[in-house]
Amino acid sequence: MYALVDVNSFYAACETLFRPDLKNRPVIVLSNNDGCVVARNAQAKQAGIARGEPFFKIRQRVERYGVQVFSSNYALYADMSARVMAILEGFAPAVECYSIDEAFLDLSGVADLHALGCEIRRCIKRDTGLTVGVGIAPSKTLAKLANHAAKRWPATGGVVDLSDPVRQRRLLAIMPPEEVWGIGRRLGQRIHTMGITSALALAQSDLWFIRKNFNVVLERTVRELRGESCLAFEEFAPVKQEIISSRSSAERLTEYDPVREAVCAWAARAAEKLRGERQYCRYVATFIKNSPHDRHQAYYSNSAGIRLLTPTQDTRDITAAAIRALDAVWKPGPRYLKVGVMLGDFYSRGVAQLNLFDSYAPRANGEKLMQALDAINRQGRGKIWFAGQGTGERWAMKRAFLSPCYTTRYGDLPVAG
DNA sequence: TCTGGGGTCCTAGGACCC
DNA sequence: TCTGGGGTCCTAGGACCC
Repeated sequence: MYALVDVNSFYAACETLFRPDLKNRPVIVLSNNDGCVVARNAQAKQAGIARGEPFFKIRQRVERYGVQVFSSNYALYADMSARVMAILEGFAPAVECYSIDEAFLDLSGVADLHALGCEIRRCIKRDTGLTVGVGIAPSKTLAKLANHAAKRWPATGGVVDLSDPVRQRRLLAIMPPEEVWGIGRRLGQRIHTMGITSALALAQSDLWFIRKNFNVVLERTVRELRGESCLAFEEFAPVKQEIISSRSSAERLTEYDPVREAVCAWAARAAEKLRGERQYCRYVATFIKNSPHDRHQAYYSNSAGIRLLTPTQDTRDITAAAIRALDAVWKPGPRYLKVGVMLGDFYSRGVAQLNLFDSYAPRANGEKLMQALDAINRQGRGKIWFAGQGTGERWAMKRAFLSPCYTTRYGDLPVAG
């Protein structure tokens, strides 16, 4: 039996935690570069603001309804997430942190599932101020659906236990297929055109038919809806297969130098993440693009990859390769908006034997240097950086509505009284 | 003027091999 | 009129998730 616990309007809720003056006011949180809406509280949803809407399109509504706007404050959300996860660890022998605001709990052997769900809710509210929904079911997909129901119908008290097959069927019957986890817009449309209009109808579809007309992924979803657990519980995060660091910039970049600075910055960040995973990579790619929405310019998006002969985790090797890749795709003209670096082809260790033809030979004391660098930057990101990154002024992202880091920076501690 | 970032998995198709 | 069959590896693209 699984529980899915997830925080209601997580980013928006974090922002209001330390702002009691915002009680009952609409609040939204924007994506990086203040691009579009990624989170809304209940009042903002009532004001008709949709998730994913570009900010510039809703400016009028924001003013009319007095919506409080925030830029993404990832330091705050990550810290609040860690607090929620720590509480959940106390409730189950195994917890899978599925995303920043949700986790699956293994509830095997628990007698009173509904009571446990209520207790989880109560404790998280008491210790963090955040409200969670709890969905309980014999498969992850059903637990997701139960969680969805817990949020949608307040009468449930925020906890829905679907261990009873009769209740499963009752909920499935009133849910459209596109509300099911793993079914997005495209699949939802195709499923509807086949005359399947409820999650229950989908669950009762012939498996062979689904596999033939769709794929094995949807077949698994159908099995999960029937209560057959097909998705593994992953207490320990599997090893990453790729790492991407990229960002849009507030200013459009038309010169080579600032683009190169951004490439250096994202290469360094990606290398830092790679070392955090204790991995070495053999593939480094750089991509650059202008805005696909620019009406005065053709869309230009290009990437190039470099394959190294020796796996590395040294920022200097990765930066050098990323710049070589940049030079393969750089052309003057486009007003560049987004620059990024991707790492792939991971190994759990570097190759001890030096390849005769490799220009990226391991450097003397490189590991120790990187360790020192990471140790310094763990005390606060950006304390030490490579000169190639520049100061960041030219490629920084827009964050006009950033809140204080209430819980992670002494200078930003909220004042009481 | 202004539209996010970071991932995963699956499939189709081409290159190549015997 | 009339294509061999079976396999692997790689990449691009599509779909999904939060």
